[in-house]
Amino acid sequence: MNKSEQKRSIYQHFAVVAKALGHEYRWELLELIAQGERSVDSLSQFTELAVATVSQHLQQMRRAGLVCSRKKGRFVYYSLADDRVITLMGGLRDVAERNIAEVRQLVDSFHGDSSTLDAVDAHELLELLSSGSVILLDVRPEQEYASGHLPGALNIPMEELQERLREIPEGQTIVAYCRGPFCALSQEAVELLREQGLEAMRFDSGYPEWKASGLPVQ
Amino acid sequence: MNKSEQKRSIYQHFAVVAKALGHEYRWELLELIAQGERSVDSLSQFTELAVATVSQHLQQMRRAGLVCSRKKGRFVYYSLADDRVITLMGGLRDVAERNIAEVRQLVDSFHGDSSTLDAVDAHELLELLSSGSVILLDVRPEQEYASGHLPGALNIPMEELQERLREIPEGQTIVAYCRGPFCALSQEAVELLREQGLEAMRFDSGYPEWKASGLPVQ
DNA sequence: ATATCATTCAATTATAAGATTGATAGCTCA
DNA sequence: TGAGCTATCAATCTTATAATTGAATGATAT
Repeated sequence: MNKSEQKRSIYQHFAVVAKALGHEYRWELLELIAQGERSVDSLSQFTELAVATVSQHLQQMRRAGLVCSRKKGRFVYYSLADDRVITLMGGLRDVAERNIAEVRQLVDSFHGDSSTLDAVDAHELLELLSSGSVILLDVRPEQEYASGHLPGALNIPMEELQERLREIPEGQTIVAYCRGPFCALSQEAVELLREQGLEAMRFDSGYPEWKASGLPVQ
Repeated sequence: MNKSEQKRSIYQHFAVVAKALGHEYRWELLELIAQGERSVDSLSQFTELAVATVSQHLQQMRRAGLVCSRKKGRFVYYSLADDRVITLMGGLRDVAERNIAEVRQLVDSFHGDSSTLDAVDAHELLELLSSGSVILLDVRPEQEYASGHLPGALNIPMEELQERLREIPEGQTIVAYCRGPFCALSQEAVELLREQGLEAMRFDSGYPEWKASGLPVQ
């Protein structure tokens, strides 16, 4: 095999990785897997896709080095191969948002007019936390919180937030976070909290991005 | 459109960007475009692909926000939309190399046993340059050098290197660079220079990566 | 104006990827 | 051991993407 063929073969393999990110369902699956390892069945339920379909998508991502799997009892648990995958997804998102006007609009309208302004990035959140002036609220399901969360975060799943409002210490601004930039949970939380007259804003990404950027987790 | 549909639509668009990186030909085209803007015709000649094929691939990449085009006379010149695209490609390469054993092997055998050891990264190169102890050699075609190169680099295209050896100042180690990590030129150059008894090594990436990481160019 | 040339478009055929279904493998627990 | 379950495989149909060809566009130069 000469240099030119070798190069083509290498690029072919890179293309395999890119193709693995070339389907919307796989982005949704990755968003969930990034919270912690999950079984095929659980992913199938969450995404409302057929088990066989999910299994095939997962295998394609495994071949591409995006996820890895581990068998435990009757279940196969998939997890991210590497935190670099989160970084890669972020890079892709960045290119899409910056270079395609349509995507910018979609993302803007997803985040809504008001809450975009009040989203804090990791740097700002770190400052707020060190000043001790905010409550950090994790609104993901309990299981996802359990498999890893931001240090000092209080967990109240979005579904239970309405009933458990009194568990939140009063008098401090609340910063809510969830699975990532396109998970609607933290946004819903902010809306609910504001309706209650509380001061609230959302973290502009989520647990996976926090972890991938090397910040400490619990 | 509700949140869930919006999210799916956003992920769909991200998938479009990923798909655009999901073909080996497009990686080859990007490697060339990353050196500076190029016409469809010139890209077609270099890659030995039909003009219409190249045109279609380019359009797909334009839709994905990877490249942009500009008409000048009878020619359409394509260039990178953004240096972030280089970063993105690097991230993809990283995931592929780290998580797929087969790719690691391919990349290793591409770079050859000996020259891998003597490849320097951007950081090392910067140190070498500031110590003034090395000659920096750009072995890309003249036109690519002209549209941008590392500061202080001497340009001798690989094709002419054999005949123009005497233009290289003697007594110093030579660091050769080219289009990027999978361009064979700098490696060929190192082999040729070593056969001549000169001390030579290669830069482990290329001009586009240097530029994308924010380092100065001429 | 018209000939020329680079590029794109449009239509066709070939190839590859996705979804669905039913069957199979492998693990648990009775 | 065998019923019951999870996940994967295999086969099929459907859909999407690629390459090729020839025609069309649009700018340039005579």
